Amino acid sequence: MARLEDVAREAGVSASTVSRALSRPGMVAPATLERVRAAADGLGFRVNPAARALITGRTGFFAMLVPDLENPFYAASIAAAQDLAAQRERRLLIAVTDGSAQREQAAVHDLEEQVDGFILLSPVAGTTELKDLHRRKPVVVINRKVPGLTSFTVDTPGGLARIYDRLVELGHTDVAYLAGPPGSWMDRRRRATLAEHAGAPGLRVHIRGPVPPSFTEGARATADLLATGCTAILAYNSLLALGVMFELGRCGVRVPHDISVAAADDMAFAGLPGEPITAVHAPAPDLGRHAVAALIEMAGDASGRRPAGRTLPTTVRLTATLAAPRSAGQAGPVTAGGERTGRRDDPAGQAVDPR
Amino acid sequence: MARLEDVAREAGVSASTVSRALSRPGMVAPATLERVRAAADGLGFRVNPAARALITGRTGFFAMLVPDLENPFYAASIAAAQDLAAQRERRLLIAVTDGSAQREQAAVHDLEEQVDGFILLSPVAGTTELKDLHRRKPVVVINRKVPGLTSFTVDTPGGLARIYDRLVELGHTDVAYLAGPPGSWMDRRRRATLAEHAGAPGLRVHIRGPVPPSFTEGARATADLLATGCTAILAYNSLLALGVMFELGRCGVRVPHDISVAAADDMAFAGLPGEPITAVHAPAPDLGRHAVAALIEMAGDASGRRPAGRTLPTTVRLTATLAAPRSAGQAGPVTAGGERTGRRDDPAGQAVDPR
DNA sequence: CTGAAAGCGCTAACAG
DNA sequence: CTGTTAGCGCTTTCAG
Repeated sequence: MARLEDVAREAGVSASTVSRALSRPGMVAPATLERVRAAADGLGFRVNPAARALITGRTGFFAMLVPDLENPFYAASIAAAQDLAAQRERRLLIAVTDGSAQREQAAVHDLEEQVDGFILLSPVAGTTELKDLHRRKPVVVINRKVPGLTSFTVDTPGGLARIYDRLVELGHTDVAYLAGPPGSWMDRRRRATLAEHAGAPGLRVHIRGPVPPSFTEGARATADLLATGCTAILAYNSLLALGVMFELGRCGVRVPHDISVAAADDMAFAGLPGEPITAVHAPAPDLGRHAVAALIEMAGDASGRRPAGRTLPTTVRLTATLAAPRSAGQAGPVTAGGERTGRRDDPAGQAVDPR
Repeated sequence: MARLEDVAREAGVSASTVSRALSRPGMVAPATLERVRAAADGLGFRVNPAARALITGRTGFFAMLVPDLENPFYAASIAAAQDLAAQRERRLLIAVTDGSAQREQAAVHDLEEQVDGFILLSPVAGTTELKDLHRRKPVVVINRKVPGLTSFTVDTPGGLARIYDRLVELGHTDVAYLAGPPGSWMDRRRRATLAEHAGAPGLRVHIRGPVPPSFTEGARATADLLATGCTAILAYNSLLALGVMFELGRCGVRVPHDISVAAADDMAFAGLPGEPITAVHAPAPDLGRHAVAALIEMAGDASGRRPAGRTLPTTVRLTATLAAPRSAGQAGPVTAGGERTGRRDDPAGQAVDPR
């Protein structure tokens, strides 16, 4: 393996010049730069990351902790994050936590020495632990707001409210909500949104779950949801909704004729045949990219300045998978609505309070 | 951050002794060992991985390249691999390739300096490139046999053959196969298995696809599959099969009354309500563990000896999602069968020819 | 069994 | 703009 000094000899300069040419091209004369580059290419030189890390104290790795790889929302965030990281010459270390506080903590502990920062997706650790970690390494949080940390979230509650309003408008009186991951910050927010609306006249909200947000659990919970006597089902996320719809199909219950279905993010719905499913669209790839960009900024800036987080706007697609309940006498699907932006009374994409 | 020397001072020994105590406890007197450990714990000492890597040339990282995170087969392999790696004090660097040769190559190139070896899941690179890579770093392949490399595969073709036989037995004459990832070694093997059976009297096999093995693609391909006039559908994997069943349910086609469905691995089926789905069960977590174990063995052994690969046996569960075709006059589901082991004429778990 | 000494390959002052 | 110098924190001979 060629070393810096080999390149230096080949290019007729010193090792420091090669180092500078390769990592800070602006600090070197253009002619020298070219000679160094030619020599490096010729020898197939690649820096030894360990040697660099030893002296700089930075490894070029970020740890990204996710509850679950199969969840398309997370998978999309990861993929986008990894792309941006690769562009900026950083690498992402993915660790799966299964949504368990213990595994999350273990992963943080294991990785702490090896990374320049953490991206935490839907972390379950306490606020105190998270802030504590941030004192040691830069931390960015996705899908949860943690005061004092840079957080990127999506305005799903705003979108959910839109769907909820639509259901009321259509005449539904019994809506079931299938709750997501136990202990999840996002699920609490979604439930809170529903609770706010439960005051509407003659409206009942039946909460079932919580369950891990997977296709299988959606299918398994379906019988329970139907047993509530509801005419519409809202699911914590699209994976659960898909599982519900799968089971409904298997049991011969038709959507939307017999029941309306909607979900809080549409990651699993893209490209499905038939009528598009009513859902709140969340820009998962953007979350991943924002997090990486913020982490790079923090890790580069020794001053401890912390970039502001954001709540990204969601988009609601109201479609014919929502219809009036059969009992309301308005048979047949409703005409598909257009796209609308998330929460109405709250400017989308507003910055998180950077306390 | 405490350094080796701090621990040494605290324990009243030299830095070399601390180093030995921590990485080769057998080389140190028990009393010393204990004192060193106490001191290290007390100071919260953690080795600097960069410094260690600089001198040993080993980073403790393995790269694991996967086509897709959402695929439950891969997700299960990854999770199990990561668990074993963590136990053995190794870390796994997951990189997503999307099944693209270009991204795969880029990932290998990017990671080569940073890892002690590669685990390649369903790689698409040519045999020559793979062997070439193996000359530089230890390589273990999952889900594809590459002559000259340690490969771990599952005997899915054997299981598929069982399902196929069963379909013939039930009187099916038109079977559709939904092919998996374009260019995939596994898909070629599965098709070959079907081709061998297509000779059966009066039997037609309709191949559709290839498509990326996702739920969505399964749903989208369903109309095409039905258009073949088949009475049974086999899918490359369970994600596709699930998508097919979803769409069948949506369109009011009943399984198995109207059509039989089976898949080549059952990762996505576990725990689903209703009749268990006929599928070939593949031990995905074992693949991940085997790969990590083999890689650790290779990376530790400088002699260049290469552990043997294996083909893990599959299990077929024949259930009532397979029934006689309606045209055969045998209405109603068939009694569920028991579990049977994969390929019959081939001892399961046989070693790969270690050429 | 333990200590002293010599770097691993690179970057970051510091002069020039 | 470039070369010289001095390590980063650890492991590993080599003696004792």
